[in-house]
Amino acid sequence: MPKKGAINVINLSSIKAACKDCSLSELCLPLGLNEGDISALDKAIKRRRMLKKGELLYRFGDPLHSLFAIKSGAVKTTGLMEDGRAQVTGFYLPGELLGFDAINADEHPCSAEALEATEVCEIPFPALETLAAQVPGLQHQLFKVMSREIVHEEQHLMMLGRMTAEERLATCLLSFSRRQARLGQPAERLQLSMSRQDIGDYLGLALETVSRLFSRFQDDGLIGVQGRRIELHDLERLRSMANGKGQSHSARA
Amino acid sequence: MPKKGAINVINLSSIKAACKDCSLSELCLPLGLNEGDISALDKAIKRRRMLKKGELLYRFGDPLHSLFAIKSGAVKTTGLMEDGRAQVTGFYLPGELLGFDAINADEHPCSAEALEATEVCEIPFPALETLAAQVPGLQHQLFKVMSREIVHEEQHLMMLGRMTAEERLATCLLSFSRRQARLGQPAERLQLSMSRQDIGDYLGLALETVSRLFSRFQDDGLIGVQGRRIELHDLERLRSMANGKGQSHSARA
DNA sequence: CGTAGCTTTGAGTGTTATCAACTCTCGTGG
DNA sequence: CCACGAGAGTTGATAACACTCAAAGCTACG
Repeated sequence: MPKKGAINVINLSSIKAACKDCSLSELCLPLGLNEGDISALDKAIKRRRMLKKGELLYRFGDPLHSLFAIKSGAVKTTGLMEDGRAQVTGFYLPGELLGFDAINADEHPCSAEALEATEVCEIPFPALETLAAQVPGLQHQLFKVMSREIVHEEQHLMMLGRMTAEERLATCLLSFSRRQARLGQPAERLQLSMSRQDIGDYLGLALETVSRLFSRFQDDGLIGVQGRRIELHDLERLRSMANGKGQSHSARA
Repeated sequence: MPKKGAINVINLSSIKAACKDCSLSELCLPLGLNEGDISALDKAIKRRRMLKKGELLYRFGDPLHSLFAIKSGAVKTTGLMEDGRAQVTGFYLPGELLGFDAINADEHPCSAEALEATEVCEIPFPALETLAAQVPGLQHQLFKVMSREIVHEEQHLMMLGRMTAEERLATCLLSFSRRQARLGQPAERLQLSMSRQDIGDYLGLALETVSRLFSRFQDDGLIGVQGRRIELHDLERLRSMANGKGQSHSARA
């Protein structure tokens, strides 16, 4: 429900993104910018792009042209080892930005694939950088978003290095829940767009382990599982499980 | 051996850092800046700070005041779980910067501890940000350093999620070797400043496993181990081991 | 409605953690 | 100068958590 300009109904052909009309602007790059700065940002954003399920946004080794913001849908980023082992480094949901890891060497060190039909905003990096030098609020917001990415990966490191399989899945489900709630959707009802294999590659587990954990959580009454539709029946117990109070792992003072 | 100003011999009391005279400037923040910009950066840098072994640079929850550059010595950053489990998220050597993870929420999400006597340059973040808006080269360099941190953590994720213990330690040793070579020191001779426990907390392994791996690598003639003094006898074989050609792990096409 | 991919479940194995004891190193003080 | 003690490192025995291999069931799409 846009406040103004609601008259332009059939405007689907407008390929230009318009941050100021976007419901995600409070989560995305424009956060903290004033109206003038946002319209400057709008000019820098190249266009929207639609991805079909399975389509790649970029692949390992591609030169850096743009960063991307998810408008709808979901994307995973995957790093690959020579022998085929895969590590999913992140899942990206609406309002989230990806591609920052490419700035270092001017090329993407991982591949990004749409997990479902996905709409992204493409943000050419050179233009963004130029604009950031002129708009202090934008520079700050960029530092902040990159910092958040670092924090997020540090939490991921803690999961992979020090948590049990059970704790990892509980943490992962809670992360999806929280991010979905932030988008205004119910926190207890998840419609996953990724496979068990993807979740395993994210959590550093075999897909069979992920599947077994879903079954066990369901048997314990913690969640309901129907394929990729997950209901979280007891967020509080999930939280304590994510913090290592699952029962095992003798907690030391 | 500085080119100019070698006359000022007894100048140890000069508490101001001087990037332009620092041998690390080619690895550190000044990289890519011209002389004038570097002296502007010098003015922003608050002071040098000496840390004794075991001393904390900052602790979990501290408000963000500054970022830090390592001038000499070594620092580890550690994230902690409620029950005491620790994940070392990074080791920082001379020329490397830390603290970026604090920008997101204006407080440090982990603690940083000196592993030996360490000298750091303190860079107040608000001043740095202001300067970055005026000096495009500095802004770019900051984006780049933060991006490198993200890439580094993604490689760490791959280690923790998908590598065997053997591959993790080989990768870790090679990382130290490369970074030490970059500092102009021999690539085959490491003097570790961290304990087996620290390495285990970095690699997501028990300290006993790390110790056993050192012994096994030594028995295989790969390395020489005398406590924390490690000699790398066969970098090539270490590299192939780090890439999963250790012998196990049936490599699929 | 058939097929391919995804998911579940089972059985057995193995890598790594845990618990425990012993050794080594090094700094300190008697 | 040497003995002592504390922390760090090594090594061994055992166990557990998660992986691998395998097969069957399910879903969804063409």
